[in-house]
Amino acid sequence: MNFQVTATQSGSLARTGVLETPNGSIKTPAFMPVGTSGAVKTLSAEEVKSLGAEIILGNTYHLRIRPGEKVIEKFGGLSKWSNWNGPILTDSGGYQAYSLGRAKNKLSKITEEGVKFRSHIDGKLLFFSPENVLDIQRSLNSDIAMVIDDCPPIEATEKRVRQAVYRTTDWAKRSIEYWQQQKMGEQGRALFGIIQGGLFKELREQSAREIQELPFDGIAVGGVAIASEGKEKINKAVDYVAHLLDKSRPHYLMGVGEPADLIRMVDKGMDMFDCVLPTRLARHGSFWTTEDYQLKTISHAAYTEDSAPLDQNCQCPTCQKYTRSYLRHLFMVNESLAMRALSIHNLSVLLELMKRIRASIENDTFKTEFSDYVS
RNA sequence: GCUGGGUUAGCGAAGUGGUCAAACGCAUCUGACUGUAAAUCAGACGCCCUCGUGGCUUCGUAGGUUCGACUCCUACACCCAGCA
Repeated sequence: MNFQVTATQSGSLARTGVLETPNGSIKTPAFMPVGTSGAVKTLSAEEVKSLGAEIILGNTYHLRIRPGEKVIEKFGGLSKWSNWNGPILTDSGGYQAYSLGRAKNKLSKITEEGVKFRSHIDGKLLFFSPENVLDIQRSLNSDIAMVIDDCPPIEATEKRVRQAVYRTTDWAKRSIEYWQQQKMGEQGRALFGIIQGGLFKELREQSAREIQELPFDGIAVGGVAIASEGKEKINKAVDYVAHLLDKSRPHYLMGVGEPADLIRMVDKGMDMFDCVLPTRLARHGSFWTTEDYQLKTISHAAYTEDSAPLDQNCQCPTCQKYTRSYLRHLFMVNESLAMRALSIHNLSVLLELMKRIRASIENDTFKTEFSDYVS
C-alpha cells in the first residue's frame, strides 16, 4: 500500500492524499460507506460507486457467520464477489466484541487470548483472535485489514480503559507479527492498527505511542463513535491524539459520522471515515440537507404535499426525480424504494461533502469555507 | 318474519358487577439512531388544564336494577348467520 499526501491546509491538520491499494486508489479525506454483510444496505455496488464512493467496508464478524469466508474466497474475495471491483476495508470484529458484549444476553466475552462470540443468528460459539481475524480478512481479500482491538464503552472506568489499551497493544503486536510471518502484506494489502484510550488523555497518548511504534500501514482512532456522552468529550478524545499522529500514514477515524463531525475531524487531520448513519438513518426515514447539514424526518406530516426535493441543492438521483411528498408516501406505506432513495441521498450528501472538503484543502480555503464548523 | 350471535376509542379486538379512560394489534403523531443483532427502538395516542395518586365525557340508543354497570334487565336501531 502506498499513501501520499497531496495538499495541506494552512492553520489546520487537514490534508488531502491518495491511498493506493491493490484494487484501486482512494482520494482522501474519504468517506467509506458501510456494507456490513456484503452490501451497502438496500443498494447495489454499482449504485454506491456511481455516487462517488471509492472504497466500502465489509465486516469480518458478519461474513464469518454467513456465508463463511471460504465461500467468498472461492470467488476471489468480497470485492469481486459483490461486483464492487474496487478497494474494500474490512473491520475486524472488535466493534462487535463491544456491541454484542453490551447486549442483554451477552453475546461476547473478551479474554487475553481473544474474543468469544455467540452468533447473534443462531447462538453458535465463535472465537476471534488477532491471528484468525487476519486469516478471515485475507480470505475476504480485503485491501485494508483492521486489527482486532478492545473497544470498551465510552462510559467505562479508567481501570477498564487502561486494560483495553494494554490488550489492544498486545493484540496489535500479535497482529503485526502474524501479518509479517504469513506475508499477508506482499500483494500490497494494508493492515491498520487502532488507538484506544477512551476519554483519558494519558491513555490515548500511550495508546497512540504504542500503536504507532508498530509498522502499520495506517493508524485508526477507535472508540469515539459510541457515545451519547456528548460531542465535546469525543472531540477531546481525538484532540489528545490528533497532533501525535504520524503524518506519513493515513489516519482513519472509525465510526464517524455526521456531516459536521466529518468537517471537524478533517480539520484534526483525519483522512478516512466510515459510518452506518447515512444508510441507517435513511432506512429509519431521516435525511440530511446540505444547507445546514441538519437532520430532517421524511415522515413528518408537513411533507404530505411538499413538492420540493429532499434537498433543493442536491444533484443526487433521488433529488433529481422525486418530491418529498412522494418519498414521504413511499416511506409511510413501507415501500423499499423509500429506503433506497433516502440511502442514495444521504450517501450522496456525505460523498459530495468529502469532495468539497478535498477541493477546499487543495485551494487552501478549507478553514474559511467551513468556518461555521471549525474554529 | 322466526331463531341465534353481535354492536367497545380512527380501524380491528380484549374486557361479562367495583382496582376501566378501558389490555393488545394496526393506523397516526413525535423522538432516538455514529467501526450495523437496527426497514430498528422508545414515547404519545377520548377531551381539558395550573400536567396531578388532576378535572370532564365515554363502551349502538333510551330507560331500568344496584352503593356501584362496558359488564345484569327491558325496549328500540343496526349488522351477521341459519330457517322461512
